[in-house]
Amino acid sequence: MHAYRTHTCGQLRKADVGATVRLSGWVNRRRDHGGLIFIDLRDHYGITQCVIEPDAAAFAKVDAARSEWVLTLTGKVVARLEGTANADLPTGEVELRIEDCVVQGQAQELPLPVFGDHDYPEETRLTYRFLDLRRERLHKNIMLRANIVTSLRRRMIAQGFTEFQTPILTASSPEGARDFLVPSRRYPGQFYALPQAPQQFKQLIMVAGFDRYFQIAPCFRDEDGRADRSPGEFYQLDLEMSFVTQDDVFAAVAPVLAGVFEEFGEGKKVTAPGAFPRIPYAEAMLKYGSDKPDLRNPIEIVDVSAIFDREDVAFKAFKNKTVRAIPAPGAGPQPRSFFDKLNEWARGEGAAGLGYIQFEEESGNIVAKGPIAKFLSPDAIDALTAKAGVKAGDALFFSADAKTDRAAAIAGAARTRLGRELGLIADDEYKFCWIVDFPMYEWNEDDKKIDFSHNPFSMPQFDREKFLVLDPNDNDTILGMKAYQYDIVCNGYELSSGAIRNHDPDVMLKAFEIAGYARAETEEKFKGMINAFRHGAPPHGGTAPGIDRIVMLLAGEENLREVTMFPMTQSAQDLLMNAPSPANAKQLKELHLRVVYPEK
RNA sequence: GGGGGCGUAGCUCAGUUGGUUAGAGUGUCGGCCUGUCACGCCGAAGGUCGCGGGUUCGAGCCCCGUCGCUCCCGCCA
Repeated sequence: MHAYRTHTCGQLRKADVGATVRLSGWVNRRRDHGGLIFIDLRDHYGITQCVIEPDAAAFAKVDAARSEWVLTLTGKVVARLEGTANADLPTGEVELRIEDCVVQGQAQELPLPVFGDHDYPEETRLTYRFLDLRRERLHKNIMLRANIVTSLRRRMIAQGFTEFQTPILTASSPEGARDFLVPSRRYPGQFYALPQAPQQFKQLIMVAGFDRYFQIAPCFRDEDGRADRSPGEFYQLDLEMSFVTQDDVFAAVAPVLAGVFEEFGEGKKVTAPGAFPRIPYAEAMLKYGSDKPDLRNPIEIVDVSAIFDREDVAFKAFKNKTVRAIPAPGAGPQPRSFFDKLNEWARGEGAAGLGYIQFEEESGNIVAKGPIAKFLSPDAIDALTAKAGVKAGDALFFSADAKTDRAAAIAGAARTRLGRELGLIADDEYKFCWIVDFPMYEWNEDDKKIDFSHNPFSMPQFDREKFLVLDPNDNDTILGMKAYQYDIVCNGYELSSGAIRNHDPDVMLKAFEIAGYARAETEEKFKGMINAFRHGAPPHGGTAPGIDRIVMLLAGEENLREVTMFPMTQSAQDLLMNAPSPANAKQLKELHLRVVYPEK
């Protein structure tokens, strides 16, 4: 007989009755009836009830066992007595009558009980991650993650993609997030950087002629965490293709994502791969106040600036501003406190407030109520209801700001909040869309200069010859320029970002020049890639869906830690492994480093 | 870097207007119990109220500072 087990804890059935078997696992639960002890033995596969009576030889050993001890139990499989079967367990019709017990590992009193589905503080969960991972929720999520990754690989390979590895120790690159640096022992004062993404490598792979690349790629960015953004590191399904247009990339990626959501979505409705709506960035910012709209939310924002600028509208606070109206279907009869609460929330978000009008029906006519209704003529009210598509019983909220992007952002946040509070968001659906036509550049107000708005390697949507002779001070043209840059968004989460790349070294140098990088500087920083582009570069493009967020959505979780095996805290510490931690003097000396602590 | 929430027994939590010896459930330990599957019954142990300072006759509670976890803003090509 095997030293540890002949079966798993999820395996035994009625057909096994009479067999002598051996199981190994953890004590999930122990029930002591004095003369009779039940042990629920748990492993990766399931739970089997084991039982022993006082006259058995192994009784003393089993009697000593406590929760989460690791035991190897040997004995005969017996059918449970009439009326004592457990329908909740797949193994519930049988039990193991213990004849021998070997204690493989004892457990101290638990700082985090494995049994039960209580919530525990994050600090405890992270410090004792190995215990938390034994629990059903995390165990299930991590297995889901593994299965999703396997499915993604299978789907990519089936589409003719090949998986390649790229370096982890590489060079720092300008723009983008803060890098993690790794000091070089052999080159004093010089540093490797961990890749923020294998961006340049995958483009080089295209130049090298491999055509369709993918990788489950670790990415490192030294940025602060959020619920949907792990601090430090995350994984992408990184992919790149040669000789493709934007449409070709969409046609390759949408079926992979829609497919994996169909496969693991437990019957939830998924947008068909060919039917992802394509929403231009500008339209998304107007209608949803966000470049990652949750399309399950039916609310659509409209611009009503012109209405508030009319002469028959006397509301001074909204004059000469961008005013966005957020319809709140059914919110008309809400109590005053509902509107006050939202107003207070908006002020907390940095808005001046959140004006509103309630619409009621009085003898067949729509009547506007609320603090600012009286400033609008009946004709202006009609214009508002027509534009926003509101009816009696609805409310309309207003976000106004001299800065259009501020007004849009507050409106977007209000849209999300109203959608939730009014229960308008269907939770049985995965709604995908493409956000396309991102601006190539944006104005950096702090530094009073033009920056790349997203990926500096994207191809501008602009005539090549005209681009090369663009006046770097022609801000109107430059800031109005779009790029072949696109995101995939699902249920309000940015799942993927990609682009058709700029493979033309002249256009690339010019693109960086517009963003304020001297030609020599760009040549130096991207020596490898520009050099490659001068030796025959194919047109290429790709994207990189975030694995962690995909798993989070499919697991129905709202935090990445729930789908990450060994996550860090929000403040980027690993409480289990105790990282980061100080380097010793020898290590520092070898690396030619000295630590200068910040002054307190 | 900034703002909000939380921090009381191993764990989950309660704790009134600042007032006697800080409680409950669960776990742990001991006793009883032969059919439970959140087993049941009896008993016991278990507290730096995150930490430091202050106000007060008196602080878990009020004030200041600080640390940790978390959510958000900044940041995230």
